[in-house]
Amino acid sequence: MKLASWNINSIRQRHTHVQQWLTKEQPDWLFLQEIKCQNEQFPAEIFEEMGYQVIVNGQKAYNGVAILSRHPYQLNHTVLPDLNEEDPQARYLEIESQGIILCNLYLPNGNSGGEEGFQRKIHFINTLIKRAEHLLKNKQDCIFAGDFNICPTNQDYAPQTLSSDDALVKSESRNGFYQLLWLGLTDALRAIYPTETLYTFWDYTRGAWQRNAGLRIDHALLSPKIAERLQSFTINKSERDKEQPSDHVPVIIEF
DNA sequence: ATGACCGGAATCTCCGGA
Repeated sequence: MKLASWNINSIRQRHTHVQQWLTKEQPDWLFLQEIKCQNEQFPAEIFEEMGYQVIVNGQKAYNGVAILSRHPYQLNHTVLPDLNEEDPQARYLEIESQGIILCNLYLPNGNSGGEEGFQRKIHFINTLIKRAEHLLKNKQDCIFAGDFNICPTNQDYAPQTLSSDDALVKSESRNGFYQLLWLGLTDALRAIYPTETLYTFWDYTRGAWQRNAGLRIDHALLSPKIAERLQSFTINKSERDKEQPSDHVPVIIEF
């Protein structure tokens, strides 16, 4: 099986990139984040014509997640269960397909909105930990993948790209990521590449791509049985070199 | 010391992104 995740930074700007990439890679599932449109604005037809079912959880202007699936599925959640927010943003999409619970994530960045904005990120992570705990307790095969907006260690961001109090590297954010690992989930990239410096995002500004001033913030966390079956982790860096790219590139796991 | 580069929405400039 092949599962990919890609923060696309507007599906309307980059549906052709996705179409061409799908033709080449043919994943079983593609998780998209930051689609930046409402459900009815998502160009579903072009992907349906390619044999994908399209599940969209969008909102106006910002955020928004979607899953493209080659297989039948059951929709589980469009809001992270127990996330007690009055007006939850479109940052979560959970389905079951081929016997696996597939959770597509777009965590809050946490740098805007002051302390309140940061606490919303921490609340999201804590609620995610509870969801993972629940699924693992029930012995469910599951995958949590997407844009976590967390650099787990200092190796996961290029020197001088972020300050030590940035929400992507703050210990509260990282501790949440570590707690997911301590529950028994496997960081798929580190299972394959324990020590290499690898990034999945390069800022549009400051020549970040040319200087390789990147971040590793797009992750895939696997439940134990899936982790045992893990065969590869691929970062499609070449997408960052294309015309009008997203600032994130696709990441792919095979198992 | 500061801005840079994007997309979206609502204007003739802003906010969020990471």
